[in-house]
Amino acid sequence: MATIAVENYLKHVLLLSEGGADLVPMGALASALAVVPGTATTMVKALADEGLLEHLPRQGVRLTAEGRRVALNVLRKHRLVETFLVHVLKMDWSRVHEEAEQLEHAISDEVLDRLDALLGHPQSDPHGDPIPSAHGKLSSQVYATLATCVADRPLRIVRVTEQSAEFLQFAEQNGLLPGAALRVSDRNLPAGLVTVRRATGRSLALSLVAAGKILVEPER
Amino acid sequence: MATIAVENYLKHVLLLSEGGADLVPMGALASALAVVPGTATTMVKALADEGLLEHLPRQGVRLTAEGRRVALNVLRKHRLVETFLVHVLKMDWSRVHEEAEQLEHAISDEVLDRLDALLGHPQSDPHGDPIPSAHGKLSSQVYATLATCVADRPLRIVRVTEQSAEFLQFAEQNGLLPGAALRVSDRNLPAGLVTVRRATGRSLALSLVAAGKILVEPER
DNA sequence: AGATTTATTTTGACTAATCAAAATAGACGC
DNA sequence: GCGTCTATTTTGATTAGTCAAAATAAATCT
Ligand SMILES: [Mn+2]
Ligand SMILES: [Mn+2]
Ligand SMILES: [Mn+2]
Ligand SMILES: [Mn+2]
Repeated sequence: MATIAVENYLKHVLLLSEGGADLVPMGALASALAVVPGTATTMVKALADEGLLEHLPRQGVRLTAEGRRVALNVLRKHRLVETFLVHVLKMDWSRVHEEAEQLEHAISDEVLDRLDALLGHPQSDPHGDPIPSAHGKLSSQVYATLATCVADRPLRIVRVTEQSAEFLQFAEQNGLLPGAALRVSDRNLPAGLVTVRRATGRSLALSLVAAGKILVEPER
Repeated sequence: MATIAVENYLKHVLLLSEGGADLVPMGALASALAVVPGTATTMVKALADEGLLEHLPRQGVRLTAEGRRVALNVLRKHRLVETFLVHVLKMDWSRVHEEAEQLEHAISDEVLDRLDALLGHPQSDPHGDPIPSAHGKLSSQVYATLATCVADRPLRIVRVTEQSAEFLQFAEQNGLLPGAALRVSDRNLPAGLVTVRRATGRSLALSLVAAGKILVEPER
């Protein structure tokens, strides 16, 4: 069985290659895992020996088919656990990530399947992150963000790509949840500011960085 | 935070002292944890340095107040998780022990509390094992077993003290579940055999060893 | 091109947990 | 009381994962 550390390395390689990048640089991987670069190098070489990923020295890493399979299983556990914690145990969506970070390594495939059934086979977690299917399919749909979408059109939030409790609490308090309807009423690039108007009529200003974490699709 | 190994050592010291023994011998601890005796000695000395237990060389170990607190918290997680797996996820009672063995180290105190509330603050798990209270109280009620109780009196099963899937499946198939009504119809000590009659009228023979794992109380 | 900066790798050391096998302390038998 | 047996401890190694700091390769700048 893969250890917790191995599962974390593989999951983070998967997450970091989500943006389409073929090779994940060691620096990005090390900082995602909160280890020093040398540690990541050592570990990655061991994982490459195990056939879980490919290591191109000084360039980066890429999952093998087997490594991807393991990573998707862990990610599926993570996101289904988050969904369970929010929908069944009524935990705050800002705190479930930390919890799932541990539980993703502790639940068996059987519990995974039963949670999936209990929750009605959800396709995304409370943050809108897609849940890999039991067969290893992971939606890679690309969405616009509040920083990049066309202005003055009705939108719906589909995903919030940030895990920090602080940001998620802020988002919740301002109704920036998956499913919420809103539009971009103004975008001031020199100032780095995006103003959105919610369906309720309330207006709210966000930095471009914050706006870039809110993924949206055109309403209707 | 206590590591998984530390939590396991403390939990097993607690379980092994359940039978009233003041000192848990190293051999018993080592075999409960499936490690060689030397490993247990090394670990126990480290735990004693941490103030989690007392080690009387060549005699055994005893939990300190702090060690007991940690152990009870882990045991509470274990048994509430088992209850959740059986009552909510409908898993077979013979397989939840293995699962809980991992999950007991992965869930936070907050999830623990929410599970407890969801399940209606149960006092015992699916095997009848008492669940430590949130304040660290653990029922130490002593029960008779099918090997020791008085014969020909109506009884109710309160607990099955065995975790192996094999035994639990056998017990379930023969209706030997907590809550079941039955009586001892015959006990043949020379042969080492106990015969029980269930409320349904069915009779069943058990070895003394097997019968000793079924705890009962007088019916009504 | 040559110098400088930055990312990555290498080296050496450390911690937690474990095992195998040798040493030892007690208990038990007589 | 002395030898034997058994439980426990000690010693020396091993594995997984990590960090600090030095070495190196590659990219970038002048
Ligand atoms: Mn998460
Ligand atoms: Mn999520
Ligand atoms: Mn159990
Ligand atoms: Mn149990």
